[in-house]
This record gives sequence, structure tokens and C-alpha cells, in this order.
Amino acid sequence: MKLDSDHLEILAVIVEKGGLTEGAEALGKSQPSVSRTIAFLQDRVGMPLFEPGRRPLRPTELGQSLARIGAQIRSLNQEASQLLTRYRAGHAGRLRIGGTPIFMDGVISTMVADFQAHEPDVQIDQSYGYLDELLTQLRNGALDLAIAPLSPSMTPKDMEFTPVLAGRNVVACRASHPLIRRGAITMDDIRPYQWISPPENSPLYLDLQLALRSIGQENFRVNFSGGSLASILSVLVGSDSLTVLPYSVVFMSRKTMGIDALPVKIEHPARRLGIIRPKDRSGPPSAAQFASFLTSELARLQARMDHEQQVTRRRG
Amino acid sequence: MKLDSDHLEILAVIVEKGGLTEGAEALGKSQPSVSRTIAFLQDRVGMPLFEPGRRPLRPTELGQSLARIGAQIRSLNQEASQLLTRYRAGHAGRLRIGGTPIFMDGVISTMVADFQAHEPDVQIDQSYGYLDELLTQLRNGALDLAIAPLSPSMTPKDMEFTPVLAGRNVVACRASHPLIRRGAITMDDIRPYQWISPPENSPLYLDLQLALRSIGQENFRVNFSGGSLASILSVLVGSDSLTVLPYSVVFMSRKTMGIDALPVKIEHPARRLGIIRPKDRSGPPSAAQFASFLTSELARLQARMDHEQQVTRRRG
DNA sequence: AATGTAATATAGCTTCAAGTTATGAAACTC
DNA sequence: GAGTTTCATAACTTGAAGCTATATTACATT
Repeated sequence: MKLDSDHLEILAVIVEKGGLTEGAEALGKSQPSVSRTIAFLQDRVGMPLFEPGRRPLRPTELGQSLARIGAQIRSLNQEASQLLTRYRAGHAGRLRIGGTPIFMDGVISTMVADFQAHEPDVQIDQSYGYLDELLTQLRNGALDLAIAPLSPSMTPKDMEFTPVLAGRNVVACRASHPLIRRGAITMDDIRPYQWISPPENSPLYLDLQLALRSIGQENFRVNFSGGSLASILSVLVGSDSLTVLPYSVVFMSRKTMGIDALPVKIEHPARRLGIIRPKDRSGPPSAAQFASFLTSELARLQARMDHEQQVTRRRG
Repeated sequence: MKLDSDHLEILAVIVEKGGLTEGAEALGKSQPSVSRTIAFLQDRVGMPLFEPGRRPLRPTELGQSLARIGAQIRSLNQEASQLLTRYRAGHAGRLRIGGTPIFMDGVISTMVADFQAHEPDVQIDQSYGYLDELLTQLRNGALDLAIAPLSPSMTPKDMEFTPVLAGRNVVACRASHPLIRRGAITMDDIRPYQWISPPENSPLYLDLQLALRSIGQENFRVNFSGGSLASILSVLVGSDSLTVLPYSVVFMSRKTMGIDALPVKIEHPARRLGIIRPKDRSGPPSAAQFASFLTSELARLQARMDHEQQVTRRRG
């Protein structure tokens, strides 16, 4: 004996509103329509759902019980509609993001926290990877959105790249480092110090090599390598070691961690940090939501960094 | 954006079963049917519920979420079906019974307890009343079933009366009463004792008067009146007072309370205790269930009473 | 008791989702 | 790349759901 859920919902409304006429109005249907629906349901049930021969239609006990269930079904149905509405507007759903480790830890995680303050019902699954892996995952649907450094001209045809930050790298050290507050820094000044190195398979490692070559230091001593950002910063703060990091990462944690960038110009590849999304698949609406949030937040961050740099340049 | 609950249920089954074909089978529908239903739902939703271009059909996150709600709706729907089935078989629902106070308290309440051991989901609302009130309530639907003494020939045309017990009244006293275990009892033996009287508006009060007149005692002293059965029995057990009660009531509580019936024949009206139900309205199925339970239980009680009486008669 | 009013039921019709079978298309397997 | 499985589409029938118009019935009122 399968009952129609719609019928139970209609029954619930009628019982709640206390009559066919009012119930029909609340449902946005005509009175005869719901009358016949109830007659139909009553037929199927085989017993009266309303006391017979009563004009302000009063439910029987069975009618009441079924109406109670109908009301629950109704509320679940509404929950579904609401979920859908929120999902479509990007206010609900799961969002899978991925990016290069250092940048995710150093910059994006803060933005994620801000985003979730606005959108508590968007669940974010974060994962790490380098460009090729990220692209693969974007293509096979394992990822909705990636954040990575990429040279705009190298963007794959099936991807859309939105640059959000300059990709400038800097030499970072602790704020109390002897080289800080020196006017100009020469290669000889830097040579004595040891280096913290990112994992050897990471793009940042190549950046480090490139950077050091650009200031004429081919050989360098590494005293720590392979750690993620938290470890790198810990070692950086606890020693006079140097390392190469995106300026945005240094900028974000310079106050809280007590680190700074040396006023040395190093070379870096023509890459920009940005958001990568598949062109064909639109992904969940929350992806667009998050992307636009990131874009505007990172634009503000870029502005703050630009401002700081001007001030520093004037002072120095 | 109102979604069809049926669609959500179908979605839930498909997601659970892991495919259209299996889902359709589980639903007892053809595969094209559910396919089109899903297509329809997907249209309404406006976003994919399943990953496009995947053959063992895999739901998207939105599809999963909606399916979860659909599963809940489905289980509620099944709950409704089950409720209906149980209700129709008389295994669920509320049952409103009414009857004369002494008999309800003394006999029926025990039966109710037994009944509820078998049918825990039948909620019984008990109320008290005398014949006229009971009939009124049966007629206006405030009561599903009444239990009262009634002379079968006086049964109203719109009611069905099922006699279940002889209406014999007896003179009751405590088991330790001086008159118990005397061979024959005369009017003079009884005369000195005081009487416990039921409420003056009760039929049992008339029975008491009739009974005493029948043994030649016109004037009688009343030392307690108006109480319900529990009080009457308390006073009875705590004193040498006498009273008139249906034999069935005495029989039920003779062991536990320590009361007994005097071996005196008293007159009583030609009434039988029975179940009264309206002829037209069938009432809830649990009424029939309860009525048949009562009938058989009280038949057994009658047999036990008959047996006891034979034994007593042989002995006496 | 008659009558007026409000509420529900019925009639007759149209529309469209849901069901069917038959068949086409696509993705996975090996 | 051939075969198998799985899903989608086509073409059609059926019946529930919706509507308007109207009849019926219970309650209220005098």
C-alpha cells in the first residue's frame, strides 16, 4: 500500500489550515482540486480521513496521524528546495580546491577562513599539488578550482587562468637578522649564510636556484629542506638562515612571525599567482563564489603590498 | 522552486542502488520511466545531478544531498504505509472506551492491561459514565465503544449489544466477616450491619435498593457512599459493612483484596454486562480488535466464575 | 422550521507527467 | 575494436491533476 507523498503533504496542509478552502488557498490550488485529491487518497486508504458529515472538516485520528507524517514530508521537501536555492547561489555545497603548498598555507588558508565566515555552509576540501597534478585533477573532476603560479601565456587551452597576484619572489629571513636594516646588500654579505630549501621537486626549488644564480651565488649551503611552510618559518625564525619565498607569503606572516624580506632584487620567472578553472565544466556555483571572493581579497592584498613597497622604497 | 517528492524518492533509490537499471528494478518500474523522471528533475533543478558522461551513473554532490533528503522522505512515506496497515488491522490508533465506573475499575481495567500487552500501539482513552451518557457519546462520536449493563431487549435500534457477562449482583463483605462460612444466612443475620452505598444517581444504587427490598430489608443504614470502587473496597475491607456489587467485580478482587460474597440470593434486574457499539459507524479497527479480545477474555472469566460457583454449591 | 451562508462535492473538460515497449547511442570491458 | 552493459530517446496510452461552473450539504440565524 504505497501512498503518494504529495497527497500526504496536501492532507497535512488541509489539516493544519482547518479546511479544504483555506488549505487549497495555502497550496495555491483550486478547492475542487484538493477536494478530489483527498477523495482519492481516502479511497486508497479505505477509511475516512475526516469525520463524515462535518462541515468545518475535522480529521479522524488516522487523518491526523497521516497528516503529521505529511507535514514532516513537506518540511523535508522544503528543505530540499532551500538546499537547492542555496547551492545554486553558491551558498552551500562542497568545494574542492587545490594549490601549491607554500602559497596555500601562507596566503590562501587565511582567505579560506574569511570566506567561511561569510559562507559557513560551503565545505572546503583543500589539497596540495604542483601544476601538472592540479591540471590533471581539474580535468578529471577531482578538483573544482586550483590556485598556482602560472605564466599566463602558458595557460592550457582547456583552462581559464585568472591572475590575482604578482609572482615576485624575495629572499626572506627573520626580522632580527643582521642583514636587515643595512642599506645596500652585496653578494658577499649574503654568502656566509646557510639556506632553507623547499622540496627538490617543487617549482619553488627551481626558483631558489634561479634566484641565487642571478645574484652570482652558484653554490649554496642548505641546512634545512623538505618542510612545509610552518616548518620553514619555524627554522627561519629560529636561525639566521635565508630562504626564497613568494613576497605575498612573507607579507602575510611578517608581523605575526617576525620575518622580513631582504632588499635584494632576485630574478624570478614570468609567472603570476592565479586561479585556474576548467573552461568547459562550470563546477559547483560555490566555486565561482569562492573565485570572486579570492580575486577581490587578493586584489586588496596586492594593493597593500604595493603600498608598503613604495613606502619602503622612499625610506630606503 | 517546488520539487516533486516522488522525484526525490526515485533519485534516492537510484543513488542507493548505484544505477538507473537497478534502481528501476527496485522501484518496480521500467528503466526508461525512471530515466525520464530523472531527466525531468534535472531540468527543474537546472544543474546536473549525475556526473555527465559516466556510465555507472555517479551522483554529483548536489545529487547526493538531494538523494539524502529523498531517502528521508521515502522512509517517512513507508512509515505512513506501515501506520495505515497497522491501523487497519487494529494494531495501532487511539481507542476511546467508556463504561460504568465500578465495572470499568473492577473488571475492565485488568482486561485493558492484558490487551495492551498484545497491542502496545493502541492507545486507550478510558472514561466513565452511565448508560444514557454513554449512548449519547457513542452517537456523537466521542466514544468508540462502551461497556455497561443493559437488558438485551432494551438495546437501542442504532446500537449493537454484545452481552459478555451475567449481570448478577451479590452482597459483598470482607473475607474475615462474621457472616462468612455460616451455612445459611437469614434476614436477621444481616440486619445489624451497616451498608456501603454507591453514588445515589448510579444504577447500582437502584440495584442495592432492589436487592435489600428483595430480602425484606426496607430501611438500611449507610455509613459510606459516593466513592469509586477503590474507596468502596477499602472501606469494605476495613469494616464489617456490607455492600452490593456485581459478582464479577467481587470475583476479580476477592483474592487480592480479601473480600467475598455472602451466600444470599438477592434479586437483580434482567441485565447483562456487555459491549455497546454504534451499528452504522464501524469506528476504528482497534475497536473491533478490542471488542473481540474482551469477548473472549470475559467468556473465560464467566467460565471460571461458573466453575467456582459449582464448587461452592457442592461444598455448601 | 425556514432560510441564508459558507463549505464541500461533483461534473465535464484539458493538459501533461508517468507509464509502457522498441530502439538508438554511448561508455566501459577485455 | 568488438561485445556488453547502461542509459537515453521515440512514439504512444493512460490517468491523475488542474481548471471553471454548478450542485449539494451542514451549520447558523431568525
